[in-house]
Amino acid sequence: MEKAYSPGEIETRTYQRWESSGAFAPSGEGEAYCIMLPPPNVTGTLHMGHAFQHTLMDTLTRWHRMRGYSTLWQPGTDHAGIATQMVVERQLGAEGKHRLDLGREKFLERVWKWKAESGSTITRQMRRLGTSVDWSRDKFTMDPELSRGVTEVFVRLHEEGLIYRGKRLVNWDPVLLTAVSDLEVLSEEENGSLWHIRYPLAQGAGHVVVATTRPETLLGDTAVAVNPDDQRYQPLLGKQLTLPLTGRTIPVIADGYVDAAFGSGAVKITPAHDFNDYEMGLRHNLAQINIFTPDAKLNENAPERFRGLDRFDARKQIVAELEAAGLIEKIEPHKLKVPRGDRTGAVIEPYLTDQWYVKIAPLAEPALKAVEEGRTRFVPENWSKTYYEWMRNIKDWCVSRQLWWGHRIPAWYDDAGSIYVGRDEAEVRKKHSLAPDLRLRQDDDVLDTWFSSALWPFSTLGWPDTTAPLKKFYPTSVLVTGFDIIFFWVARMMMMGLKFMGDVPFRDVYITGLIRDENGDKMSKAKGNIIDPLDVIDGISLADLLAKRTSGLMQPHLKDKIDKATRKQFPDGIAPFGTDALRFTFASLAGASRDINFEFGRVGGYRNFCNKLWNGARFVLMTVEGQGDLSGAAELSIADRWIVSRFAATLAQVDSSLKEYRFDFAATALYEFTWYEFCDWYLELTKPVLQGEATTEAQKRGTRRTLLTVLEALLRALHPLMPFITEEIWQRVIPLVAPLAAAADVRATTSRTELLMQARYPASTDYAADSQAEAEVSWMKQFILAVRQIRGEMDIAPSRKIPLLLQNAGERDRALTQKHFAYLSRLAGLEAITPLSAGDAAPESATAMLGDLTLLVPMAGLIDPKAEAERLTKRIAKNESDVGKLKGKLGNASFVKHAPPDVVAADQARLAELESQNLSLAAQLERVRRLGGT
RNA sequence: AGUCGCGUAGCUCAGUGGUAGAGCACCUCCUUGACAUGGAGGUGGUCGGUGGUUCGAUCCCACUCGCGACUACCA
Repeated sequence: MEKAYSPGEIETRTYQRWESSGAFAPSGEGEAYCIMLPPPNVTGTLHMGHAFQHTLMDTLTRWHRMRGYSTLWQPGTDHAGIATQMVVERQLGAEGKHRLDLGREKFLERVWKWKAESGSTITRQMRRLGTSVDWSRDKFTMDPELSRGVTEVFVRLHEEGLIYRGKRLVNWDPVLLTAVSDLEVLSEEENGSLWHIRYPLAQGAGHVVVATTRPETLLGDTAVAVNPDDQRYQPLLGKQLTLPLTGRTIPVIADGYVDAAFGSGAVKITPAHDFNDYEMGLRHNLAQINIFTPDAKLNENAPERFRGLDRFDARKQIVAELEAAGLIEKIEPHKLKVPRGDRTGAVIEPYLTDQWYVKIAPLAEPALKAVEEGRTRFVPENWSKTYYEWMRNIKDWCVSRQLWWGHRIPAWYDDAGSIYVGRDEAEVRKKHSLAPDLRLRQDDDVLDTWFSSALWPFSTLGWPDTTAPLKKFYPTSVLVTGFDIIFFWVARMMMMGLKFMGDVPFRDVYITGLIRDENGDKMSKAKGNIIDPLDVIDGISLADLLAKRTSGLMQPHLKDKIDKATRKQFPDGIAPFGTDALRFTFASLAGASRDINFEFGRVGGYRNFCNKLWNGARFVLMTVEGQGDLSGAAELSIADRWIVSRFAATLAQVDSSLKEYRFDFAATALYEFTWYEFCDWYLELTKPVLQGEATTEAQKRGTRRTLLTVLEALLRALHPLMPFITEEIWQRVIPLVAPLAAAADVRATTSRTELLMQARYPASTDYAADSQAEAEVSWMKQFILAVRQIRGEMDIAPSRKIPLLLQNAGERDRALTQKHFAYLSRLAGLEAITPLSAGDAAPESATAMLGDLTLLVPMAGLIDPKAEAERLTKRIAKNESDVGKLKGKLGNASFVKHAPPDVVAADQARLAELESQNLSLAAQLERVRRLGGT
């Protein structure tokens, strides 16, 4: 093995081997375990959020697969209607063409062509992460069989009256020229104005002042509303006003919605261009005057001189004319929330159109109940509140989009305007007994992308057919996703799953946090702080990173700032850390689903961890290889028994952690076992056995076997988190383990498999807990640490072997010292350990205390008395402080009376020990001081 | 306005009703035969503030300050 672990080449080679083996597909007769990959957009590239979530899903998948579950991780991509159409339209734009020039059919051909060529970037990138999805089942939301499911759902919902077509106000994107759902509108606070406009009374003198943020919609006003209790306006109720610039007259009406305290207390009502006004218009039978064209220019309902003006230009002109007419009372600066399309950023216009809607209440109710009853569980639990909140206030879902790329709505119109819904035209004709020569035209619109996403948990498994995978894997086990799509996706899958499968789509929903940069800022192109997970894996030069971050900026003026910040943070670019280090970082930060600030120091730490594991394995292989048959009689040392016992505890911890989705606990348990117990202590403890002249062949064999089998099982235990390095090492280790499989005391329960991912996950119960070994090794560790502390603080060279004297050694201390002399002397760098008898005179020494036992390191030639005096003073001060606290506690009668007896007893024992230690330490300090002449 | 969350070492984060933890950074010593991506030792925190419950609060409760996210509304 090479001296250092280098991930690059190993990772690609290993992944190819995995994928071609077919081992990602479900196998075995075990219980089903299934995760649906949230299908990334075909237009997408892998970002940190994906990498994070995919790591967790892969960990769960590999863990269950190794535990014998029949495991499916279902991959696929989403056609991403708007996003994809925009990509291709932009391409066309660059060629000076528009989709309308091509026509629907040619345009769609173009999109499919694009998809075939560039649509799989993200799935290629996923492979670098080691994702063990079943690629043979890869799906796309517009695959024919999935599209069939979409049509089926639409038709069935329509038959039940749960899908209807209606003319009402929708969120209209005037750039995309399509309706969008409430969720696709993002409202941000922006600076605007509040215009106070005088509407003159139609008869007599006087006027009413209305306050508005959108003066241009004045042209569509059909009333002015005031609060019915507003005394100021009582006399005006029912009176007519002259609507400026139009000459129309409109009534003053009363409605409880109006807040008398806001603005002037009078509101202009534009039913065709505001959601609240629309509702009020319905209540009062007001006319709806649409004043905009689909691209938000004024239409024929506006006075001639305004027609064709863009809404923002119209605003200027209208305000100017009002001002000229003396109708503007004042203009105040005003902050308001401006609704913008999440794709285009265009200001969304409430717009009257015919659209298809899903009647949501009957679907939401069972979905709400399923979570309330615990049939689907949110992890962490508090996200269920967010879910409830939304589900209880949910409104009908506008599912039609005026786009070309997507699932075309299965509805047909005849020339008379009648609507027929069916699976296809033939079915429609048959169902409605339409004359063969009746002309039918299919609806031009497509469905919201999320409509098909909502079916993902069963459409990918073959629905509407009752397939074997559908029966086996639905409901799926867990959905791993971000809180940002609880509404978009999770809730809708719940509704559709319950409706069409009669059961929830997943048992658990694990909600992850967001990956942010190291300052806690959201990663974005404009901030120039995006980190590409592949750059963390493979590394990237500063020049390439700069190019990546500063090219194609929407706001080019940010370039210098980004350039500077990037140079500062990555003066040498990004070093390659490897996939396993990145994955382990994600896992170790995936706790209670809070946002994660991505820190490179952490990745570096786990890169080092990979190297540690690599070198630990190197040691084991060097120790075991070429040592002949290991299956003969073997005797286990205390260290062998100890490491096995610790491994059992670690596995138990990993098991309970992963069951609760506490990836951080699992990662920490394995990290600590691997580094602190296996490498730091166990490997060192094997050296006296393996290199000692007094040890027997059986003892050496016992240790070699333990080294090998624990390492092999440790690789299995780590594999779900760091699949590449473990596979690489395991392939070298397993040939040595295989011959031992028959030996009774061998704990490797691996069946012979080609790949580590097919091996069995080690179970805690396979390994013997050994309290005696734990107690003795724990004593040894304290002993050794105490000596090392003296050595460290006194700067005694590691190569220097020193003598050690024991004072006040009890039976057990003497016995253990003798029994484990080989370990103690090696790990603490001792040449001899000599217990003193009660009367023996001790030389001047540095001291450490281990309970009642005192360790003495003779100072002669080694230790400066002054330094030792300082060290002792520090220890005593620390002890004194603890003694003070304990005395205070135990002196409190209430504490002694009320606290549990074992807590009181423990404190009393601790106090006694500290006081006795301090007595010895104080005496020692006196002697050292005299020696130092101070 | 409503809902949820966060405030613990210089930084990023775990954690617990009974002696405060990790990684990174920092200081000292060490190239010893797995590993300098390393080893040994060490420095560093009145756990945001105030009050309450309790024998005991960093943890539970109330209030408060600061930060964040989401939902709704804002004419």
